[in-house]
Amino acid sequence: MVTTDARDRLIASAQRLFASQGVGPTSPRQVLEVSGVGQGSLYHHFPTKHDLALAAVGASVAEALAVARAELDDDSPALDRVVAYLERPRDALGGCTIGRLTSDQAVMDDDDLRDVVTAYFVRLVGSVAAALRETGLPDDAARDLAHTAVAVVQGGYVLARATGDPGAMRAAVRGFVTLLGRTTKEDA
Amino acid sequence: MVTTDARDRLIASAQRLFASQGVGPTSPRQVLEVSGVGQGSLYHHFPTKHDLALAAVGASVAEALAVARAELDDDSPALDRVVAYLERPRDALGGCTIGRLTSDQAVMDDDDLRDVVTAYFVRLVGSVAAALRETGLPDDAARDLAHTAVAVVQGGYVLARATGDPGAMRAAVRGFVTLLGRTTKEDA
DNA sequence: GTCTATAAGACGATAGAC
DNA sequence: GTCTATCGTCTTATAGAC
Repeated sequence: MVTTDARDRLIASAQRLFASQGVGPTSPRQVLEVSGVGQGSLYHHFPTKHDLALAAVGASVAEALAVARAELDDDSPALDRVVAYLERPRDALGGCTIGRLTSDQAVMDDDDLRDVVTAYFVRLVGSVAAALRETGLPDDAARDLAHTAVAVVQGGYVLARATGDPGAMRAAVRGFVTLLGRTTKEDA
Repeated sequence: MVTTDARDRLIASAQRLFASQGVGPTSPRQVLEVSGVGQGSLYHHFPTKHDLALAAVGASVAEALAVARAELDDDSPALDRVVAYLERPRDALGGCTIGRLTSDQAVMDDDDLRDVVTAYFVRLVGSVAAALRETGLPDDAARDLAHTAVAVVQGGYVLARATGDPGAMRAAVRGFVTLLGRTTKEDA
């Protein structure tokens, strides 16, 4: 691409605003102010706020899933990949770009947006579960533990934001990884 | 109290609306419609939305903390109390009344409201950590694991809401409790 | 495709009668 | 203490010139 056109700038601006203040509280007006495009251009590319939100949330989900899969699907030992996913440095005080959408009423009330969020978490948990099965865990246990791993990260964001302390997320992950390491060692 | 006066009805209505759609998206207008009081009465008791939010959020936090402490501070074995906290039946699809406030911009931008949310989680994690120390865990490990336990519950809410499946939260808790039980057994 | 101008209604908050 | 009426601003969205 040779130019960053109005459409791309609108999506990028919406993604940033959604990440920092949520979808509901973000007005189309703010998006066009930040992006620098005119009023009419926004409504030319995205007739309603729904259309803009779908494009921006879809882009954010695709990016987040690509990052997670790069960690979870490579060729290092399976447990190492899960631990790498858990311990990846995160903007704990900013919250999860996708996870925060689950308490954004504007998202949950919109069938299309909610489906995008659902797909993200179903795939994320699926990737973690696949890695855990490689370690020799039975299917049921791998599935449960994959839910736990993703929940620890999401809950870590909540704790960090609530207390204003990024260390709260690291503590939650540390507690889980320690338990995980112990169990795996005794199985070996 | 012999009567349920306007003030109490306003707080109760605000609590219900905040729980279902968040603080930011709830308008004072909605609160007075649901509560049945008049426009002027609301602004007589609560001059600004901030005042109403502080009263309602404060009440919700006090209730939630009382419930958690009833489980975590009784006289049964310490690990049983932590497991009881983890496994308590929850409205998984509704989300945590308090946890959801951490991604509510109207709350996080208000120093007083944010402090109330902070205090809730600091005390909750503190109560879980105290119970875990009773099991003989060193202070550091107890603190980390308390963060993990609370994160599993909060993340469980996120997963359940995201996937539309209350079973997602139960899976996350089950995975964690299984690890916890194993570790404790081998320590005994 | 992009712009300015503006519509119709909800927002938080206030005024002033009762 | 409670009411109705209203203010000024912001919202999502549309109209119509260029």
